[in-house]
Amino acid sequence: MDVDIAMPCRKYTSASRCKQTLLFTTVQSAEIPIKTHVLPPKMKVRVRFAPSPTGFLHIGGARTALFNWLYARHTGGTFILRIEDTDAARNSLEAVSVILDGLRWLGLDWDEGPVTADATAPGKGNCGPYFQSQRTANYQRRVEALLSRGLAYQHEGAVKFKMQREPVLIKDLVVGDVIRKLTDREEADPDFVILRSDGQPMFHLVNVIDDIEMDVTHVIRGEDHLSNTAKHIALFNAFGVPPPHYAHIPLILNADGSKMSKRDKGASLTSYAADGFLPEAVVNYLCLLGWSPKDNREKLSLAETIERFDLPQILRHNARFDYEKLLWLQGEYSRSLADDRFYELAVHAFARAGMDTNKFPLAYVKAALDTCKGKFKTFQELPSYAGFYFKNEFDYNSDGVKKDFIPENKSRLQKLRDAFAGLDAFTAPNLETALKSTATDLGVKAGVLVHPCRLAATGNTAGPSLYHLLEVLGREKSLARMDRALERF
RNA sequence: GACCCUAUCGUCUAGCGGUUAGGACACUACCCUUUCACGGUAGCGGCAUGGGUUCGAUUCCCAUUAGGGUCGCCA
Repeated sequence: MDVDIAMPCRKYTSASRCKQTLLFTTVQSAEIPIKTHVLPPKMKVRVRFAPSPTGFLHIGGARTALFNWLYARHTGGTFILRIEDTDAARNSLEAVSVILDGLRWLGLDWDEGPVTADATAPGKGNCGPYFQSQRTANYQRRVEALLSRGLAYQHEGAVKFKMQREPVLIKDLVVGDVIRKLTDREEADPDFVILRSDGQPMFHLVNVIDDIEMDVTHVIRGEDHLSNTAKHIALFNAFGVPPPHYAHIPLILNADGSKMSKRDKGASLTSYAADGFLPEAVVNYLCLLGWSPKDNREKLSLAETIERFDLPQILRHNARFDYEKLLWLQGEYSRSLADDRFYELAVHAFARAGMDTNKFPLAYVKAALDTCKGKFKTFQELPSYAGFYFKNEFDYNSDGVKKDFIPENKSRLQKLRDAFAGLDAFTAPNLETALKSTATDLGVKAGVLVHPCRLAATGNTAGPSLYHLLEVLGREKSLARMDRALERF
């Protein structure tokens, strides 16, 4: 790509699906902003998610990716993934994999970008490479052009960009018009480093150059970049390229309103997969943070969200992460899971907890899992909820022991055991009938027998339907467990 | 310190000058029920504060306060 610095390689298509108004430039006067309106050419939407491989995908970053993806899908545009690995010291294959795996888990497929975590491997798309570490020649050439035009200068071995001192007008699709003045520190020295003394280009520079060369039309990113946008616009001006449209989305905060940093629980996207959340629940929840379909609907399919999603509906204020509401959505999606996927995720959850369900007949595993479906939220809960199906030795819930394994219940449980033992078929309806008639004979309510029996069979005070779980366990195991429990009285 | 953004129930939000301020999560009752969960019914609970503008402000403007962001040879 041998492109003159003042001639960006934008390839506008006539098929535009975005209805943008006006582009903008900088404020020329410190007192009165002068907008220079430039009608943008019709263009197909091109957005990008440009994470830095830190070994961590922040939940906020995941939402930024999601909003970019949704906008691309809504407009029929292109979603680009670009890895901003200019900080060589922190790069690693693993760190890039965390990003790729995270996006794949969420289902956010990219139209252009890396195929693997290897920076030197070919990617897909016509604007590659999509790793900044592989694009250094471009940056070098652009810096030299700035240097030769007097828009940048050498300083202590580094190269600094001559930043304008006048306020910059940022027209933001979410926030509105923002006039960014210099801070007092910037007043003292408004210029900023674009090339380090070791020759490595810096974020502001590479971010802008790649957005130019990848024909990015809309920059949708976290509000933490809003103040930086003045620098980016100045850089676009220096390169003679109209800046893209900007949409700065609000940040995600902790439940207490504090900033969510890497150390905070739930800050890493990876943790949600590890905690047994469904990606569709996480995606749905993330959509609801800072965006609203405005019709009181909460649970939305991805297709519906794509259709309704647009930039103007994005809220301007930060949102706190509400774990409980995520859990609720998780429950909603868990309950409507297709059987095959449910089994697969459940077996995986048991495996993670060190329980090998493959040692049991498939029909038994499925029958066991069927009694659990819709009764728990995250798959991480499953091993403790239903582990009794796959192990014979377990402790009894101590509160349950105090409440149910009491002397007067011993003979009752014994009687129930005998009634169960006399059943022709060990089925849920028969078990229920036997339990209820035993209760009637003893002159007690069904619950008096249910609770000790459940504790005996599962070790827990709550769980799947008692009659159904006994049927799944079968006569032999069920009676053995009741016998074992009778020893505890 | 400077600059920028923001402000409706505890939380996520609807609202875009006149509403009994709506919904969801959470919470509290009650119903359903073998436990739990689900489902159903009801309830609790909000426009940060002070000035304007207006016949009338949750809504528009300003200030205050509070929260967040930025001002790196990090991204």
